[in-house]
Amino acid sequence: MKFKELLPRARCLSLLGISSNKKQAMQIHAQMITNSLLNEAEAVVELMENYFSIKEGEEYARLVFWNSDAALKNLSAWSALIQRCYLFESLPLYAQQIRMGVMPDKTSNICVLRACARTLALREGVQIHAQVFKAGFASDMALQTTCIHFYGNCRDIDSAYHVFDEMRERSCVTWNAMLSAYCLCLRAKKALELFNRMLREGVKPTERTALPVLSACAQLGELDKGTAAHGFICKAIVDYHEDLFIGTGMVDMYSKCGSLSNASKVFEEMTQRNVLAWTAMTAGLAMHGKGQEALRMLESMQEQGIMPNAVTFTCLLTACCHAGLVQEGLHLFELMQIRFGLKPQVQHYSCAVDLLGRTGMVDEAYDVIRNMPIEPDAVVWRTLLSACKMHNCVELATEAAGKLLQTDQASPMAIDTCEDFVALSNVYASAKRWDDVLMVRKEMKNLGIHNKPGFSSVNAHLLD
DNA sequence: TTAGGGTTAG
Repeated sequence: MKFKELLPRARCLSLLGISSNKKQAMQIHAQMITNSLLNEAEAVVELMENYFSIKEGEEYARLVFWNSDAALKNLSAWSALIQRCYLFESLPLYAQQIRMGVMPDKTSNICVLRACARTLALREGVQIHAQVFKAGFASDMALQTTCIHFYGNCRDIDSAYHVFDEMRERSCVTWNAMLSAYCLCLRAKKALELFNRMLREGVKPTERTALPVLSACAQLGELDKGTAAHGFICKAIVDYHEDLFIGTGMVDMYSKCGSLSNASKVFEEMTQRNVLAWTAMTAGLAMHGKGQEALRMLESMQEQGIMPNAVTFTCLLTACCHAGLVQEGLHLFELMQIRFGLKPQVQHYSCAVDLLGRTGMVDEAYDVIRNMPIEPDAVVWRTLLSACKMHNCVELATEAAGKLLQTDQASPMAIDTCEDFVALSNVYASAKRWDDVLMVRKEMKNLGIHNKPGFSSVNAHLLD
């Protein structure tokens, strides 16, 4: 008697649901092939889902999908694949699905939009948004919320708000996504206005509301707002001691609002701390010029078995820069590579250049740049330039400025080009090389770069 | 729970 007759299809499928290891799933897979059970779309999806749920079963899920007939690649099969695929895979798969005449469902649209958000693929995401309209999902709350998240992540705040504004109904998740979008786009005031509107409209904030609110206060640097947010979060949302995210956000907020003591207090009161919490506290110490204290954080982290990451070292190195701890900083630069196996990134090199440059070792700083295994960016050159200005090294300053302007021109997003020209002009002026000053100003004019007018945030504050 | 989260260099 055949296996198929012994074991009805339904029984076979339910068995699939319980196979929890790859070997078992493969045995059932083999039985399904030999007994022609994989000729139904439903079975294909079941088998795929099963493989996806097993450790290291992903590749088999893909094989099942790609080896099945076109007719069996139905909406659920595509959806299962797109939901579980790698980040950069989802967009090509989505396009292929459409080419094969299967319109993606809501979940697939959400997955692909989320992937566009994470990879900052604005152009592609806009096309997905259009597709969402075409497919009739335009007024779906979850999809619209994902659109807000996508536009916010891609820094297109106007489009994010447009989606938010058009929505007929919004959930708490929607409000949180819009708040986060404002924070990411550095619109802290707008974020707090929206938060107030959210409360006025009777929407109950959640743990996820707390983070963008704290982040907005941190951006504004206004301690009274931050303290009020702290009070509100404790009273109306959650006990932040238990929540790693909110605790970390609070440490960050207090540091940026100038209250290191409150930041430390929150940090001490947190019941659990991971590398991000430790790094936020280290960043706070660095910001306040507490170099030695920041270095002690590294010791404490090691005692607690917390592994510092690349960001932690950026903070530690910055702390050394701000506190003038040159030897300690250079030692850290070695330590991160030798003891912690971390490859220095461009921001670490920038710190190394700063450490050497500040003490007048500008040639050594230039050597660091020359020996970098990665391409120096504008910040690295700008750091060298400011060290040269500090120590009156006109020749090297000219060279650094030249490289800086090249880097600026190569980057379409360069927003500091005008300041960089002015910096070079100031170097020449301090050396009384007036011809060169004129040349720089002329070059600016030729390139159509205008000097940005000065802006005082103190005055701006008074105008509010 | 088919939507949303924290740390970073001048």
